[in-house]
Amino acid sequence: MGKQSGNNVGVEDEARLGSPPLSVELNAVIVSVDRDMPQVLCIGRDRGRAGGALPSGPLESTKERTLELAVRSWVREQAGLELGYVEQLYTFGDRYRDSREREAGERVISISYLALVRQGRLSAGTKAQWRSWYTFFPWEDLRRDRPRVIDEVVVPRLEEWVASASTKVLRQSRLERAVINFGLRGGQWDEERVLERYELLYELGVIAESSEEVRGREPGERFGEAMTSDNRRILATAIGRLRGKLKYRPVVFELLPPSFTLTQLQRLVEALAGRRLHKQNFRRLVEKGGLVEGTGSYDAQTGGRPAERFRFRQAVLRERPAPGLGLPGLRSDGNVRG
Amino acid sequence: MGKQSGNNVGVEDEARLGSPPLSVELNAVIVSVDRDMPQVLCIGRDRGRAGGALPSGPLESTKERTLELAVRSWVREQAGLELGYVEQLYTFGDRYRDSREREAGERVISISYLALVRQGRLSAGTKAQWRSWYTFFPWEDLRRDRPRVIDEVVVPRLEEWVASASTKVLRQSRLERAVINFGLRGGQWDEERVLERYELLYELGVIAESSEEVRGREPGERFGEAMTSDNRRILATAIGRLRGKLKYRPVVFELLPPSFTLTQLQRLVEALAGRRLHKQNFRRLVEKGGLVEGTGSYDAQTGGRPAERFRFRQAVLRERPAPGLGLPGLRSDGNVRG
DNA sequence: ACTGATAATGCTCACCCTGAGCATAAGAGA
DNA sequence: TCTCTTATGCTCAGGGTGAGCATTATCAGT
Repeated sequence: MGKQSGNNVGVEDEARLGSPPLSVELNAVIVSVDRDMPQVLCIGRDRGRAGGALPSGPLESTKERTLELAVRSWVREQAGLELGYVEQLYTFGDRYRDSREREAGERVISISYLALVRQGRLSAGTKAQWRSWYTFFPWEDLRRDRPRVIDEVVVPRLEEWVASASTKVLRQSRLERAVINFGLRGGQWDEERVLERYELLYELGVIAESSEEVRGREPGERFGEAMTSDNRRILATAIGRLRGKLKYRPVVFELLPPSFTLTQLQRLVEALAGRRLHKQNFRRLVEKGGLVEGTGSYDAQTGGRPAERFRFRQAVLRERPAPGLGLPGLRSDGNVRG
Repeated sequence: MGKQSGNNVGVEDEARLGSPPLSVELNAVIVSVDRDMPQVLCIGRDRGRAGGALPSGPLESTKERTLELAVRSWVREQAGLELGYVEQLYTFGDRYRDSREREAGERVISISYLALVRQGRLSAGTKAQWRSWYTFFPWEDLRRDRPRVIDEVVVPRLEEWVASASTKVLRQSRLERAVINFGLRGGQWDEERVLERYELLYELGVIAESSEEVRGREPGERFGEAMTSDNRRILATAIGRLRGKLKYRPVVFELLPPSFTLTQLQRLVEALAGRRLHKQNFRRLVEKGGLVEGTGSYDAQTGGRPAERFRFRQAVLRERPAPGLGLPGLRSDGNVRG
């Protein structure tokens, strides 16, 4: 883990060949949950203060047949983790996204993956460690109180930013972004808009793009820790994607043991979504939705009435088109003549 | 359009350098709709019988700042098209997905984009042409009658495949796939599962992976036309993605003129989704959903009562988290104490 | 054993959305 | 005017959702 070179040709060679140096790497946002906190596997490149980096590996074209297998393979080898759910997240290829481009003129393309793992045991000797994703995005955790930074810093700054627009049209569009992303003026908070919020905060100038850039600037605990190059952006993308996915695919179960109580399930979903849910309705949703079935055994360690243990109901995949946590949609109609 | 070389170093050079030859290209599924048919921009590499190929271009690391801008740029230059909506689709990088790997040992990674364009005029001199996407996926168009090939060929083959499973477990899992993807045994037809259906048909041996592979084999009109390398798979991915997106983002409007009748809108959605919708309910959905607003002008060319022209209502973006065509979801609750 | 505290689980109710279909309106053409 | 065709209006039943009250089952003390 932490190996940074992809399949690249040296700068000198490229210069001679005439085509610009290009390097392709794979990286992964590996998510787990521990004690109600969503954890992301990070490698502390500089073990000191400097924030985290996502694990990344070269694209070994000589080995695995598919990119996903390649990801599974190097994560297994380097961290001793057997990934559960894996999906391709996005391919990042903006110019200068990686400091190596400025330094060595080498453009780096990263094909990023999102992966879920149940257990968090890392093989000994790895420099990798689990970190709560809210370390990097404190404003995304609305489970307890609404994080102070939102109302104390972000909202005032947003208002200021909106008001300072030079034209009416610009002001309107800024207001729109503020409303959509941070729920200003009674707007909804859409927990999926992690990346958009991150980008807006960056535009506001309250956070830095990368930890390389932080040097000396006020990073401020309130705005969370920075990450290497554009890794924080990648993480934001992953969080948003996962939060969205929860709603239409039963991916949460990849993070739970085979049997669990409904409260455990709920706490997990809440941890990922960053907000609380109505308990009785959540129960109804997953039970009536056919997502889980009782096992008949009970967990007495609840502090109250014992809770039944449930298991994921595989059969749901065969019954509903998009099982996750409810959704109507574009329904068909048999009425061919309109 | 049709340029196939990405940023690669020659085979000889690579061999010397020791790292395997790798080429990165961008390609795009460019969608438009014409006379109730979703159209995809194709380039007929061999202008003869051999099926289509998606437009692709090299990743010019020297030019545009982002990958998306690069896509817009080469499409503009080479086909004279100004893309509207553009999103990254997926990065395809399986080994041997491209014939160039077998031939020249050069692994090709394709970063694919999905793009929508309103008008279909191509600049003169392009070898590109618009082709209905149902040319390649005839079984995906359920708007009129259910395509015969499904009940006459696919379903029997599926039944056979399920029955011929060697173990009970295998049979069960095959049945599950058949039910989920092709609606066997009264299962639902989920229009988003385009890729899964394509892959299942491939496993059944009724379609070939690429047009290179077709040579001599029975291609069969019923199973549609093949495409170059894995381009048909890329197209399948795009169709599925777009069909899904319709439901939660107002992307359809990218394909319509500024004002349109509700019937035009509905025909368009039906064309993309591959199935018919209930007219009155569709109207209710888009009107009550705040997606459109009347303009007060009317279109008398309907063959019946004139239809009011509507326009897309931008403001909806600010009101609903995921405007598209309806969707509840994971709702919050204020009740912090559960 | 009784008491509170703490959770889990059960159940109700109003409201909205959705699927389906009947009914009416407004043009075109015979 | 009659008929055909498409647009638009409206109703109704059923299910899903948001909210909250009520009951049950354990535990820690007394």
